[in-house]
Amino acid sequence: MSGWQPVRRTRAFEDVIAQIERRIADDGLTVGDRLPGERQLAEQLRVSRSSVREAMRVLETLGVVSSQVGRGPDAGACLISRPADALSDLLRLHLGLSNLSLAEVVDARLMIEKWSAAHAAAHGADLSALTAALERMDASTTAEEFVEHDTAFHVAIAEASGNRLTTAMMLSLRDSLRRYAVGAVERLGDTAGLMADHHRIHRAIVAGDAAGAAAAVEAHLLRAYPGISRSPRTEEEGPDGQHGRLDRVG
Amino acid sequence: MSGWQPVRRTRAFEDVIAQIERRIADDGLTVGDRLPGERQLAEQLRVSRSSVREAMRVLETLGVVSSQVGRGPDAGACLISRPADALSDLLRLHLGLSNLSLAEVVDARLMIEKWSAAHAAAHGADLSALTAALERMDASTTAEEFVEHDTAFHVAIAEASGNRLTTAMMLSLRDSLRRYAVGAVERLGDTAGLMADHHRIHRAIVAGDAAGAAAAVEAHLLRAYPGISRSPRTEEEGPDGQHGRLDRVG
DNA sequence: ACCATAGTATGGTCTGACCATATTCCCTCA
DNA sequence: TGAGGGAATATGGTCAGACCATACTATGGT
Repeated sequence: MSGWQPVRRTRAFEDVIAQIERRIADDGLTVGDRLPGERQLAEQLRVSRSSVREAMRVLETLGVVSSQVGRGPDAGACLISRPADALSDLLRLHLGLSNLSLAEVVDARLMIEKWSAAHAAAHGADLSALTAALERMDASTTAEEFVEHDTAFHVAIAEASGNRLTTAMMLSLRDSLRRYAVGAVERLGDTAGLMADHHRIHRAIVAGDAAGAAAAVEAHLLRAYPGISRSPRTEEEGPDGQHGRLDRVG
Repeated sequence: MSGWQPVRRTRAFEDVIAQIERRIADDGLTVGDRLPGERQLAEQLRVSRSSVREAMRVLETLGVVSSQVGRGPDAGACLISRPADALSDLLRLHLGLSNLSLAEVVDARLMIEKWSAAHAAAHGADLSALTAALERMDASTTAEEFVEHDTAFHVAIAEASGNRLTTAMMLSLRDSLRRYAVGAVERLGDTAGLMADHHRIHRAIVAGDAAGAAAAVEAHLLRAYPGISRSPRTEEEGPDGQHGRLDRVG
């Protein structure tokens, strides 16, 4: 009797997760729908409430359920979809374990923001949020205000790309680097250069200039994180790197 | 007495996670180090074992700890770093909730694989794994064998980019699309076209041709997922799209 | 030296209880 | 009749204690 696979019995909470996933698929549950209470779920699935709770912790960590205490229509577990929160936790912990370097995170963010800007320019949908954030940034006086609208600006770019997955990735990457972003702003002293970058990005996107938007984003992020990225110039953009001329577009 | 913030008392398991994170940061814990047992941890942090277990489930979900039962040096909780597993769960659940579309996942994968290939070409490190996978793919006879080495090929590209974060993202995206990849191979009937794509990608990377590698990857994925992506041609690559000529490079 | 067995520490699971919170119900009182 | 205020109740959050399955470790007999 040899040749046994390491059986790895599935744990009770894993079974609970699988059952909930099955219900989502079969019953067509979606965001906003509610799950049975922990006690009821435990009884239905023939497991203890502890196991149900461990499953809920997992689903909550992955950003698909949210629990409210109390009583009434808003109490209990509710299906949500917040992948960005889960990604933020993921990055924070793996950065803390020193199994991801800052350079890797910066490079990934560079990739995503360039892609988002290019796509926003290529098939840009609603750009009003982008313009509004830019105007508010212009009008801001304090550093806190600036950072707030700066975030709104970059989020607007990501959302204009029309991809919720890359948007979530961008949000979490930005979240992980927030502490360094604050330091970068203070280091630069003033925000004139950053503002010029933003206007350059905005002009390229509204002009539908995908390559120019990507290049402007790259220049912007390299200014914000000097010396961290390992990729000052890699793919796209021909051997000349004269993206400055794109400023006049739009 | 007004103006109270909704206090949102931190839950016990959240406190446990925070304490473990603090230990990781302060004591410099890293991958391979072990955590105290659940009972010991509960006693130290003055919480119940249930709360410790819920915290462990969260950390396990995020891919930073792994638990083994039994006794001995290998038993107990051990720090790991497997972000790709966590990302796979994340994608699977959010796809199931219909809050992410297949097109978004395919587009994200296209972004990452193009980026990885371009970076592998630009500062390519060790490309032996890439070449080996390609040769094994050539020699494979069954579809299963082909898919296996196809995966190894794409993983080698991601790893050659030198970024563990984007590699993890690529792995999880690929994992989410695996079922569709199998169908695509069957739909195409033979693998000649895919093999030609692979050789094209390989040649561009070893030649250091970043733009060519990115273009070859794009063509390859568009062949594998026809009609799914929303971005058949966006940024980079000039108005001509004649990447076929790059075949002769290398 | 070897092997079988008891001991023990680990995570996995269950039970049942209690708490804090928030809604719902209903009774009292104006 | 209306409004106010408690009681009932359902929810998640927490805890204590028990038992199981597993896998290493020590012990003792051969």
